[in-house]
Amino acid sequence: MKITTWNVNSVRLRLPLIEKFIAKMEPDVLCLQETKVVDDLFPAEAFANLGYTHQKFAGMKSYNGVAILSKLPFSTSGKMDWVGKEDCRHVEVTLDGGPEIHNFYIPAGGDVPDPAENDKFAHKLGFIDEMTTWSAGLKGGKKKRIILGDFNIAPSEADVWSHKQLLKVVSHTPIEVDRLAALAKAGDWIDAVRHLSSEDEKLFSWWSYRARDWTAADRGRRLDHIWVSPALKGSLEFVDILREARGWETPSDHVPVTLKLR
DNA sequence: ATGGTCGGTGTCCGA
Repeated sequence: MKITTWNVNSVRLRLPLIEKFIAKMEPDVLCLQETKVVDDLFPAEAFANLGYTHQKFAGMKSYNGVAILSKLPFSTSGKMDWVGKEDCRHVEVTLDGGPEIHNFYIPAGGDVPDPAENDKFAHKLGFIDEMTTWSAGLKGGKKKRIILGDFNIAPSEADVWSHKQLLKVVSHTPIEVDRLAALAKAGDWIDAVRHLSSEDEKLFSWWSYRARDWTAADRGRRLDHIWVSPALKGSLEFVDILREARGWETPSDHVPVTLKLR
């Protein structure tokens, strides 16, 4: 089974690129973030025509929005609100006879890495803390689970182009990195992408739009993640971060990250 | 140290 996470930054604008990606990678399950569309206007038919007939999405006007589009059937699905906000940052499905999949869009957190000064940063930390409590409640189970999405945090030095220059930049500050580590620990989550790569290999899934040439200095960060429960550790086969998608015409600033499981 | 660019149904805000 191949499962992909991709922050597409508008599902309607990006539809041709998503089709291009599907033709190339043929994922069984496609998890999108920042769809930026209400459910009534979600391009459900376009995905159904591509074979993704099993769908769960939750969107709002202008901001956020997540979707799970699957070729494999699921009979259980849902969505949860986090930190008391109905802002469409999570959907979940349980594939028939397969894993439970949770698709997250963690808040970006604004510019100032201080929760006392910046409500958006406080929201980000609160969101992760709530995920941590939730994960701790799942612990001990032998269930096959996947959590993935745009976590908006690049945890390790190998996940950023310059550890030193990003220490005070939201996405790589020690406070966020520590919270994310606490989340991983509470749920026994395994970072599948890092597990299948070497610890010090530079891996990026996002490059800012604010650069004349995103390839020039390769100033990327790994913000998009796929984590699995211990029950799936032995099933991890390979991972693909489709860097070339950042160079496609009218790209998202994120590229798709795909995991293959046996 | 600064400012740079996207997308939305927008004339700013969030990323």
